[in-house]
Amino acid sequence: MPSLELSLNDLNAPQREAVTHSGSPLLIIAGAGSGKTRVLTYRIAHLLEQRGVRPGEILAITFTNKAAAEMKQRVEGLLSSRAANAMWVMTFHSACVRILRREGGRLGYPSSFTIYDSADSKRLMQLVCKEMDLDPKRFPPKSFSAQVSNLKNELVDYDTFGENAQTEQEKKLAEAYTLYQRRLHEAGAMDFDDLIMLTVNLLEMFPDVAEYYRRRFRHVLVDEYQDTNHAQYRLVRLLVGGGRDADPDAFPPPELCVVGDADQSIYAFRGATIRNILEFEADYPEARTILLEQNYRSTQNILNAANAVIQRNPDRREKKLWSDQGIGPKITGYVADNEHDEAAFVVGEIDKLHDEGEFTPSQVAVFYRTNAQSRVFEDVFIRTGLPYKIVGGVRFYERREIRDILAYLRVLANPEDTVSLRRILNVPKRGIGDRAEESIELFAARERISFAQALRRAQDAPGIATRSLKAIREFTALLEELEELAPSSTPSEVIEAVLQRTGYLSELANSKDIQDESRVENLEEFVDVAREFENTFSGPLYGGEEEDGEAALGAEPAEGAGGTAGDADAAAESAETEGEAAEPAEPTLVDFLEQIALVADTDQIPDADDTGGVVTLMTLHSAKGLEFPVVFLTGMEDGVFPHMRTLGEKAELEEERRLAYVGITRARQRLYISRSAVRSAWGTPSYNPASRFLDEVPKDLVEWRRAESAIAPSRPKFAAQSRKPSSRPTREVPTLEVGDKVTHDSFGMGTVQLVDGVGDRTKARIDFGADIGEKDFLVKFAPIEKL
DNA sequence: ATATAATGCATTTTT
DNA sequence: TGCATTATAT
Repeated sequence: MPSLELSLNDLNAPQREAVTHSGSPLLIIAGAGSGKTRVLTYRIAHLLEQRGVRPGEILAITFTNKAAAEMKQRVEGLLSSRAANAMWVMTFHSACVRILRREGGRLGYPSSFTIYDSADSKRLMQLVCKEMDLDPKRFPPKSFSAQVSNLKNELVDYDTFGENAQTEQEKKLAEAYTLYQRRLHEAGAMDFDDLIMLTVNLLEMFPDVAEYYRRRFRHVLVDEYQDTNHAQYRLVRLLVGGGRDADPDAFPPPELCVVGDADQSIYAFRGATIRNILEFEADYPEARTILLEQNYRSTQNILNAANAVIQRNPDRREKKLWSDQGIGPKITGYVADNEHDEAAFVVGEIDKLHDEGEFTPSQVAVFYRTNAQSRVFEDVFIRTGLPYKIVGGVRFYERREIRDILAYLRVLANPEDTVSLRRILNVPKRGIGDRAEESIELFAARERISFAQALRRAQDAPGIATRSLKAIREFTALLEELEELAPSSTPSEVIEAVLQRTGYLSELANSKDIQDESRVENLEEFVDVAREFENTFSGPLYGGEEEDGEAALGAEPAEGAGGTAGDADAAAESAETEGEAAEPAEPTLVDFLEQIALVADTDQIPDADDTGGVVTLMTLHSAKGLEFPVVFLTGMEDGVFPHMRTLGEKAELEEERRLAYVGITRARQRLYISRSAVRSAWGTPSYNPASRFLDEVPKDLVEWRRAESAIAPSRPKFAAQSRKPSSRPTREVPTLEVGDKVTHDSFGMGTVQLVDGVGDRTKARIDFGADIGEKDFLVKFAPIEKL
């Protein structure tokens, strides 16, 4: 019998403290590889076994499904009884969906609301902008969509934003936001950001709902707290009864425990606010903070490099990772002439490591800053026959054929889902063109009815062609036919019916485009995914209503009738749920769609050993949370990493540095860092200087296998000369920084205001004083000299 | 209504 | 440079 007391011994002192701390909010600052998941899972196990907490009283929030699954599994492994089912261990979004399915009616949403992913919401925004007759040049729908997303993350509703709108841009955006939100609501749909924002709204508008969840979840744990955005921050506050507005007479507040590492915050561009973790102690004055600095992953050399780099970021809580894994070998550096050469070096090293029996390819990962960089590696890997797997890129559920079928399923589950309905209107081709679609849209607007309703009354639409009308009739008949069979079928049966009866499959089968062959295969896989879902389905994600009914509200939960015996704790969850767990619940289309919307590609990121001798390639962002015995950090060039677009902004450059920190700390034993002197970007070659992050790694930690390129030895102008000899006067290209004084041949003396771009494309803005003003130059060509 | 040419655009992306 | 989306001719 696994005793937790005993297992507390495999924790170090601060870890143990983090596990056993009680009575006030807790912030665990967990450096990379410091056993964060271990601490979280032990803490949960400790709550259950030592502090008498019932599983149903625990809410553990993660950002990814993978993290949630892992946590759940590891908690179960620690427990003597299998009691984890009643816990909510899930992502922010899943938890919100569960709440909203239950309570969304109060906001006017059906409990079977559709979840729009970012592609759907972009599409809807496009429709909205078209409806508003906006010039897509001046008001790009894509940008509007992104801005609305940001506003929602900041919990700014359209009214508030509209009131404060000043510029024309803002006013149009406010209008689009309003209309977009109305369209979503009419379609019974929520986008990803709504899931959080609307849950916050719900808890704020209905104190009884908030209190219900506060009574129910006595323990709230949040993983990766540095990645929370404002909305998620507010959500957590509401769940634990946000400090100041808390009612002092009320029941004691739930206990909050958050885990994170500000140095690993790499998602600010998506709204994550580092301030949430930095200000935790201010937000929760009673809070206790525990620092985990012992790293169980990497050698000391690797950690020293990581520490040195991250130390360059200002205003950081000092934290020094250390390891007892030994110093380890030095980091290997390599400067390639071009990106092919760089890839060849990587392949050569992997082969060598393999031949020497040190590491297998599956223990190796290659990281890069942008997806586009994967191409060269792919080329070279294929040519050399080294098996690889790319993580990321076009995902399964983003493929056109999958999205098409998905749209059918969504319309069947929610006929008012306009975006999906319009997607499939003419897919496969059935002669309903833009003209027909527009006249239906117009008709719907005039009659103030939904698109779906207008479609069914197409004969009343003014100016519609008879030919189109006939096609629409057939289409609605087809939908009705499918609607009829859907409720009594499993998701996989519905998919097959859609594939057959719409003629989608036969269209692909008759096509001679080779791409369509793989489309058919993908659809077959999709059916398999659905079958798999049906077989592993263990009850509705959101509960067949009231898994947590009054039991959690009332004093004592009724003992679960026939539920999980020997586990009274689970009763809170299982008591009222009809036929869950014991009798397998029938998975509905809504369940299936939710799974797909929320649980993207589960097989995206490979587990440590299931890659079967395959090298893993991915962006640095995807690498977060993973570890590999051997890591190649490639493209270490200013302009690539740090990315060009970040060079001007201090905050963004700091985020790039954190990304470098994340990359370095993924490596267990061997770390390679490489750069290329020349890299072709969009056809034209560019000469990039070494990444500043390379300079930030102490010299003695790196052994350079090749320290300089034969092509562009530190001064790009040689390379430029050889290509266009006449265009370059014999003048040094100055290295400029903001504040430098320079002279220009015709404008005279000036001060550098801004430096942007990299290598040959470095631009500088120089202020020559009141008479001349500011001018922009391409440093490479401008006749300027540094003083 | 659809196949083709032309244009424009190009970090990162847990959900 | 290559892709994805839009304008154009049939």
